[in-house]
Amino acid sequence: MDTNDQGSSAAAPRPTVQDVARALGVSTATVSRALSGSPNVSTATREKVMRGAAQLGYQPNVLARALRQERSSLVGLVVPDVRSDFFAAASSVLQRALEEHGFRLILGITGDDPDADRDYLVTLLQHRAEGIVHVPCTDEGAAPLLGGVPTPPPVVEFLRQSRSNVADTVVSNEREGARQLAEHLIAFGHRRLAVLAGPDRFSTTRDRVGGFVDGADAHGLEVEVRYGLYDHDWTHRETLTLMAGDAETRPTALFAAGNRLVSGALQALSELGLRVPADVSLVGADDPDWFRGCTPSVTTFAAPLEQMGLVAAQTLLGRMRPKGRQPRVGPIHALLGGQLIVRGSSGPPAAGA
Amino acid sequence: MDTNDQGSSAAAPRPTVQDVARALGVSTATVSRALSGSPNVSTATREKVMRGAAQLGYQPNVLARALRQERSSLVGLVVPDVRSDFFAAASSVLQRALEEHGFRLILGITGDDPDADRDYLVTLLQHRAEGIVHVPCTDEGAAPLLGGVPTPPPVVEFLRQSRSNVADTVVSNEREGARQLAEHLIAFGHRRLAVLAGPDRFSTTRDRVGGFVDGADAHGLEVEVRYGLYDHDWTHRETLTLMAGDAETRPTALFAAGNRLVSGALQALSELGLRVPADVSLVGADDPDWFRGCTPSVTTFAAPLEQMGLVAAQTLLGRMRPKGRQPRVGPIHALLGGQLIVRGSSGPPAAGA
DNA sequence: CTGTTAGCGCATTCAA
DNA sequence: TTGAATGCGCTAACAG
Repeated sequence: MDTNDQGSSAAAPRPTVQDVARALGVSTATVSRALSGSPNVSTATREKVMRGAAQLGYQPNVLARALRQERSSLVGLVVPDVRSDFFAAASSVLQRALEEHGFRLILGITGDDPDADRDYLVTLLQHRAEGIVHVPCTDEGAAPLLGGVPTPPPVVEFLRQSRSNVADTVVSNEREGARQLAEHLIAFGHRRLAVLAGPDRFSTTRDRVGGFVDGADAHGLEVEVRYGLYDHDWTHRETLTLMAGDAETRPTALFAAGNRLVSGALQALSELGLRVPADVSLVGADDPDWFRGCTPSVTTFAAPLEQMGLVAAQTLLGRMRPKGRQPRVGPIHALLGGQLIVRGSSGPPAAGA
Repeated sequence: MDTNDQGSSAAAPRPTVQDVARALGVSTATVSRALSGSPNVSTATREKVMRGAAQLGYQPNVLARALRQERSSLVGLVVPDVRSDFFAAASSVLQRALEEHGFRLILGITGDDPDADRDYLVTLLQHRAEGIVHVPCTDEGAAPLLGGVPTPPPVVEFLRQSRSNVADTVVSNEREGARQLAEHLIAFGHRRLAVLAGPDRFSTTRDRVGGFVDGADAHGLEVEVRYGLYDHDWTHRETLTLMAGDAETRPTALFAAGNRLVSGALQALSELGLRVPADVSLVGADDPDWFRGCTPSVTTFAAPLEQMGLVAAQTLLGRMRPKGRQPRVGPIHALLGGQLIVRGSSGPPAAGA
């Protein structure tokens, strides 16, 4: 039917500025100028070059350009996992914002593995990325690695923050959000509270748990906390054991501190025959669409992800393209407030409890 | 507290092979050889170079290397939207597979906008990407663009396929899956079926709708089809109108042909006071974790995303690194079967209907 | 307005 | 085993 010229064909080399120049009888400099929109070219020449380039299927080699200009126009994005709405939403906003300024994103997915994290940061250095958006998965963050390199690119820590106070950070106020969730539950009359959370090596985990415990503490209440993974199956199993007790002693309200945890908890509660919120209230974190589709819909605390993506982009752009003579300002820490969204999954405890 | 040296500092240049060479009193060639693990270097020299490089915080400039070697080690991934589990799951598998072979991913999110799609493909050409994984959002795919360029990189169409038969494709058998869903519902006794689907310019949409209609057709049944968007809110609204009729005429079973559609439909059904599956059965597509957490859990047809990612990676690798003298084989079309997963959201229709 | 030249950082000939 | 020299494709000086 048709020829598939992919792969191992005769390898006709891609045309270069030289080819274009030769074909049109002009110099490479003229071609370069015409293509990059320099004002120092006559309109006639410019059009001729444009046409000639298109004719030959010329595409500038941005590697060569970057090498010459010492600007790669690449921004690195290092995240644990694009499968989570929490990260996915933010990365798409980030991408849009940075592309408007001519940067391309190069993606690294670490799976929260510190080694992978390190590898990606190294790769980004090697690609001469001009900036890095980093969701750290250790308390050190990128600092130890970047410390040894002259003129490292600016880093914005996003969503989570490391403990090394060198990078700019853009995070949401998860602590306050979790406190509000606790208040919300306690106002309904709940007294036996529990939290299911991810690994406590992440700042978000610590903030969520800490805020929730604070909120309970203000009312003299204890909270049962279980750390584990940001994973549906882990939460599923953990909820089964947590709620196995009888109605007089088991928690009457549950905080699943992440959206993957919510789905796991919901599955377990359903299997245990416990009704939400009649038998147990459930509150979550983040706000994927399906929180509204669930029966009951899920009460949660939502960070302003879009806005955070924008702020992160702005912060990074400010470092990458300093306008005027900026007096080299210290780390910027943006803490954005989120929103408590009350839905059907939270309510008063059963009378018997 | 600490100095933030990010951004506009004195701009100490990053060390190059020359710097390393000079510092150690050897030639650049030796440094290059030592760092790239050439066998033609004495062990002593190699170690000396390694240490010296580390000392200076040297990181190879992969742009220069790529320029010289004419191998960028970049693979482009062009997807509509990383927020969907459908795409996110696949991209993380893809990434793992390609990285094992030394490729890095450069990401483009198109939002299903044909212009953005084109822009990314151009960018990838300019970055001399060695291969492209493309989720096309038009029937033409990448063919018209790549046609004008000498030695274009190999392209694998992923998840969806365009109508131009030049690229390799890796897709799941959505048509068969949808047919099975129809059979499943009809076996329960449903006779009034409806489909909510995304835009019909995507092959997946057409396959899902087509397969479902085929399945119904085999039993002499009509299906009400509504095309729209892969979007929670659209489905929410559409379901409200679709199910507004009385119990004798409205559909008794609904196929929401995408996971974002399922959450919208669930929300609407809940608001209408319709119980699933007692009043209406709902089946979906894809299989995000939360399908198991919902009450009721969602019956669906799931594509083997992980496997598809692997196959796509293999296919692309075969084109990028042809082993031996491969006789330039024509387009490969991989069609992978998925799995019908029966859960709680489907059941027999109410007696009255 | 256009052409000539040089060099970004690296890997690779070819000689020694 | 090592060094000197060349060029990947491009843009930025500097001339004309």
